[in-house]
Amino acid sequence: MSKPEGLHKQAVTMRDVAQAAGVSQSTVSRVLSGTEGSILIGEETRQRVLETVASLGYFPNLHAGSLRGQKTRMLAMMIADIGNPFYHPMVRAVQDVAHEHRYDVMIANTDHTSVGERLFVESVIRRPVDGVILVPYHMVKADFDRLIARTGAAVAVLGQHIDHPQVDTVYGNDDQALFEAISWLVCERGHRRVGLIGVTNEHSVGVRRRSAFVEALRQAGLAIDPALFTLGDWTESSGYRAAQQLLALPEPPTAVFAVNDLMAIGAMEAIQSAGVQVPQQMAVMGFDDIPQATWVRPRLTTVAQYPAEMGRWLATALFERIRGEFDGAGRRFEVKCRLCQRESA
Amino acid sequence: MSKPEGLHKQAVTMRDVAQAAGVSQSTVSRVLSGTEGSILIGEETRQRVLETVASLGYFPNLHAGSLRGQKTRMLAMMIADIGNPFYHPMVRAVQDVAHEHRYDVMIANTDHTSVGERLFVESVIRRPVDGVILVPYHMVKADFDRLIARTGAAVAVLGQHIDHPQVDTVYGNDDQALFEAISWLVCERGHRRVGLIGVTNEHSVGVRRRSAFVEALRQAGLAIDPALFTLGDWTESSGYRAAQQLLALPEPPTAVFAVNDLMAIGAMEAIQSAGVQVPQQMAVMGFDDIPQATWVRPRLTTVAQYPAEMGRWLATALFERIRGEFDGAGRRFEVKCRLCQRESA
DNA sequence: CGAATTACCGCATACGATTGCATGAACAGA
DNA sequence: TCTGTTCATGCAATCGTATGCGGTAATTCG
Repeated sequence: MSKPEGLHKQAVTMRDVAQAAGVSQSTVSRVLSGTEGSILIGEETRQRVLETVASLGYFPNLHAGSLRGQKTRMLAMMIADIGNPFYHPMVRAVQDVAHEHRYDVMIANTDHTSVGERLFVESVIRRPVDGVILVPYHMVKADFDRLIARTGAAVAVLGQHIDHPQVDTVYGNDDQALFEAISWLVCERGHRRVGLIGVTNEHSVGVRRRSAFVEALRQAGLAIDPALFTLGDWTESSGYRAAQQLLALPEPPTAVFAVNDLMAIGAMEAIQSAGVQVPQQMAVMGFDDIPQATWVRPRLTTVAQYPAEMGRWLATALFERIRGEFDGAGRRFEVKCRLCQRESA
Repeated sequence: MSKPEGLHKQAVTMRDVAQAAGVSQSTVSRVLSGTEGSILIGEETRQRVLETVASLGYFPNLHAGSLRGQKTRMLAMMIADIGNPFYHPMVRAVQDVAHEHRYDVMIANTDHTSVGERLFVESVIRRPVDGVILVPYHMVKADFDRLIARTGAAVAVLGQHIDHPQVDTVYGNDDQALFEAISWLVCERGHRRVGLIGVTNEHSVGVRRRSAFVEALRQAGLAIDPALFTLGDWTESSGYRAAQQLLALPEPPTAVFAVNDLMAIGAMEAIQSAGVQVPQQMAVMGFDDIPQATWVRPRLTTVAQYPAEMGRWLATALFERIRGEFDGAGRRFEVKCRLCQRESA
């Protein structure tokens, strides 16, 4: 208590290197940052400093640079749930690109809640980073403005509904893909009663997918039966419960569409447990095409998104802004979804 | 270029709050850190400061505190591959505990490589954090010493082979569980030829599991056939290839054990593709009990580990050290593995 | 040989927040 | 009225690094 002492004693600082090499601290800094052109350092001195750095095992402290307003060498990523396999290829792609630039990545889960998203933004305000990758479900333009104004970070977003002049966006044509998938289900496959396992309207994506679903049925001239609309929360177990609900109906559907694969897999589990054959008695269709979609039997018919490609694009766009190679208006990049016809529908 | 300007202009600092409230910056600090007892702040002043903080929307800058040697409010986590479902419950548990303490979590993948692990340690030296969670495959005692000496961070490790006085360790009795699982396979199930899908001996865990496997066969009085030992790299596709190798043998095994579920699932895929029935013609067994083990058909017989419990324990132990509630010798916590008999063996 | 460059390098400051110490006011007791 | 005490607040140093500016030695040129 007498000395502050700090939690993190840094063994060797730039000052130590300077002292050991018999130069000033600023010289060490200039040798290491290597700002060529402006200030020159004698070759002899440079060598001596570099040797001292190596022998002492010195590493620069990134906290100091962050405080000075330099680069933080850090990215923050906001996703709904690291447990959902859909995010893995995206997270991996972001981490890999970041790693190539010698950046670290901080990851936070929101569990699809708006309070989770708000906490994330505050956490980035508290600890500014160079770049932010978001998969938002609730944030509105004001939130993006606040984030950018308060941190100065580059921002890249996954989602269809974001439209902000300074953020780059990658999105899939998932509404249209969903529309086509349902149309295929009713027109080609002749299903007249299709159940939906959706999510609450709090999620903008939930609203959009529901509308696309309804529109597809309408265009096919089918009646809309509210009993066929069930709600899940993106998890496997919620899909299981929703399917049980549909099975218990007086007149159950002949096909079920879930707005993500996790719920579709849960639904299939429930349907098979009830002794109902998939797809003969009840077809099942998902969305995302997670790797596990081909692990289940029957293999899941679904709509593929390409999270790895999306993640790579997001991170690359971010670094172009961070490195100052681009600072124009927000760019948009569409990744086309694709129907994967497999065995479950 | 004329002004340094910095990359991250901080909109509102403590100085701004102080100015707006008509007090000194240190007073604002004292109001916010709320060091009760030692220093008193007048109630009137305190209220005025708090109101100003709220109206300006001020948040403290964590980089500054980190530099001063205060808490960084950040954890670093090193895992092999975020794409492996085994890690998800663990990562989620760590994130959840961290979130309760208002901490952020940085996550890095090593892909089981030693260079990846070394880079992670260096990255933590560069940007010290309060706590580090490791799932190492290569690190030795000297690396832990270096990490602790250079950062002063609390360290918690998952794995059986770590023994360091200052790090807390959680481990499963996986060698023994594996031994029992194989014994069950050969004694109860009567398999005389069991193939192994293992990993290279570079991974300490690979060595251990291989030994346990061999020992089980030996005690059952079975001959050791080197042709039955194949190598994978923990991924599904490598399991697929390894199984193809076993199938191509003049005398293929009647059972296959993979040292993780991902490879077991890949193996099952290959076996079924070859038209061989699981488990009638060839049994398959995995290790980990990832959620997806029950998604495949037949459901995978495997040995369960409890990554969520492990993650929770690791993070909790870490915070006990960070908060100074514990600073004794390294603690050890064993999580018992359990054989999950399902349909594939 | 003296002056003007040029090439190197150090000093001092700033980033934002914490904290030991000093200072000032108010107040009580003598 | 003077001194001592308590309470509330301000001043300034500090963490590690980057950088504008000023200073010194070496070199060149007239």
